Amino acid sequence: MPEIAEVETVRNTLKRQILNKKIKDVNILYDRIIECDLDLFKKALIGAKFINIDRKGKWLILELNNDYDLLSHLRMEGKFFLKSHNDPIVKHEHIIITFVDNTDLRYHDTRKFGRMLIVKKDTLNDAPCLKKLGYEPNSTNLTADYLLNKLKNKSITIKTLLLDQSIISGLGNIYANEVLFAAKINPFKKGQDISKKEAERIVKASNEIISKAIMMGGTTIKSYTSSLGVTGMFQQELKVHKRDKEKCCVCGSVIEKQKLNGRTVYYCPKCQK
DNA sequence: AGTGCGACCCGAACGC
DNA sequence: TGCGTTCGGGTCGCAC
Repeated sequence: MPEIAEVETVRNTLKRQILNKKIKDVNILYDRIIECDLDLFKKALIGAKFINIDRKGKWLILELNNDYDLLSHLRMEGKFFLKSHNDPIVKHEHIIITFVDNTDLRYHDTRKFGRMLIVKKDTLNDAPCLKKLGYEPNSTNLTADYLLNKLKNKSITIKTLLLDQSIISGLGNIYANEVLFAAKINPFKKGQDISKKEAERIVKASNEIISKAIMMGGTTIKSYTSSLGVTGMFQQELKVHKRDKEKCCVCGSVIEKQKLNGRTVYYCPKCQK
């Protein structure tokens, strides 16, 4: 389940593998992944080359050497694999981009939740999916005052607010749980009740946790392996996520698991009062 | 406007 | 064992 750290790992891995190779063909085996016009998708890619890969929040921005960029969101289980065009197509490979050297960039997505679209370079910053993103967890723009301003008058819980990409872009369920544990804040606390001191702790914790997770290549839980065999090592660093019924590493209390707005929240009832 | 929830998917885990 | 059911994950769009 890729979060920002995993997406960053995929970005770095793909940059080493697919830049400056001319695209020969594009095959769309499951078209609901593609959010834009299918003809535009193929037209923009065929004959072009990727010249850089950027990232905003959890979106990958694959820049082409023409007027277009390819945006890709892996959602939970999207992965890219580089294979020979002669390799058999396996289950869950949905988009095949073939280069002139007969290698394929294959998009694999068990859940089919991922999304891709082509946007014009000159309107990239107006793309709705990018425009609404808040600051990133390790951005210096993410300050306690910025956060407090976003949380004021919010009656929903801080846990739910941390998942809102328009406030902080890139935190998913795993890191939201970890950030609140590190900041010693109860996940059920309302946004409007967060103090400046608490906001400072959230900013500090998200910065530290995400920086470390990126350094370690992300978290691997369940089926997720980032592209091309690079496996994240951050999982062992998780203090509360998926650790219900285990003892808190700080105080020894039993970690609890609950449902909150349809999402699973893990927390230490003693450390996070 | 703010909030909550179902829908999108399918494999794994669970219950009987 | 084998079946059916539930769960989880990020985001959007709809309903209130």
